[in-house]
Amino acid sequence: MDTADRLELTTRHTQEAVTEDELEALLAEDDPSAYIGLAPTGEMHIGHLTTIRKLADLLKADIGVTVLVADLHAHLDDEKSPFDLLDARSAYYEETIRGMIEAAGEDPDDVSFVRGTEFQLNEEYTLEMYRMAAETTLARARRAGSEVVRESDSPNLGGLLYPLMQSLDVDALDADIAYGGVDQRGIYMLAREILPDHGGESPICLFAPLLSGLSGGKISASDDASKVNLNDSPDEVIAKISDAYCTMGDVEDNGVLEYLQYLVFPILDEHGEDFVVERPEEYGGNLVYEDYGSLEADFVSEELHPADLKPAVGIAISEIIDPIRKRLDDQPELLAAAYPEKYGDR
RNA sequence: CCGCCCUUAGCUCAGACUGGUAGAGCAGUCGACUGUAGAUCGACUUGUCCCCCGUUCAAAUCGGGGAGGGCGGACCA
Repeated sequence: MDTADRLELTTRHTQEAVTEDELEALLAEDDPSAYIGLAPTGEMHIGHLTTIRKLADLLKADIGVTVLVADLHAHLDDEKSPFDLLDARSAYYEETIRGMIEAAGEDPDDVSFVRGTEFQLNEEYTLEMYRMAAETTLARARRAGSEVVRESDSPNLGGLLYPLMQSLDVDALDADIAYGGVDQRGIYMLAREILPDHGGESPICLFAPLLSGLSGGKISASDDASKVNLNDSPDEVIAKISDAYCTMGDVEDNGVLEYLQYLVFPILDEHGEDFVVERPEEYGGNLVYEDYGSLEADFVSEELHPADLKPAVGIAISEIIDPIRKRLDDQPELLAAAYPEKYGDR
């Protein structure tokens, strides 16, 4: 595969590369590596799926992929995960991520999984973290993590250490590329800035877009209606899409369209299939789309009505999460252990 | 170690001084209107009032004790 093809595979469906020139230069070499870190906090949802599916592209582009299950980070960020649930949640995250990679057509065994506590406690790492703490202002650390770390009137120290550690992770895992959702941008820009002073190199950054929430704004971990969960039943998925904010002709904040753009069409494309919208004869009959662009054009021109679109998207999304849903349903002990207050004692 | 403040609906908080078993906004649910959702109207729902003990006919409210959270002071050989 030539560099141009690898670059295309690597950047398709992403929001930004910092910088694209650096990425292209990297891909001209052998054995580039990428990593993504996920803190095992709340349940994984469809937004994670768009981000993780990208890893399949990276593998196809011959990039080594490491997934960091950042257990310490999950606790450091305002104790989002209680300390004694870190193992259970890490296990759940890893298994779910494996399912996503497999569903994307790649072998999860080609990805190396690492947990934060495996290396973040060693002497070298810890010492460098202290040195960073000495050199970084409160304001800088807070700004770096502002999109990721929970906001509070009385913030904990952990949330400030968080971006420093994440910067060190890039170096500790020897990653050329730091990959994640664009919410991670602030942290990786800090990493690019300070890592060279701490024995590392500025990572190339690759950012996935974040899906809008189905209620209109951002996806909210605490608002179930704002997102499709990976273990939602087909009926629940269809109901959530049906209830989604989706203004006729308006692309802004439109989670339904984003699901199509970032999930449905990329997947149909791989299978060589079209997207069919069933529409009653009185409104003009069925519609068939080969690509997202033509669907969006029809939506913007109001030829395609949300009420016709939604059921088709609901079914498509339900099918997309089906393999992951099955995996979770087959291992109920994973969720029961990770979220005992919700799934325990079943 | 000392002092002060906070803890009431899913969330943010009012009510406490002047005891009579609770309210607002937001969220949520349901209708109306749209061929979806939203917006807008209309209706509705929601509570161990942090815990324990005491005073009282009666305690979210008063007294005592405790827990959790926040802020400040002091100590600084």
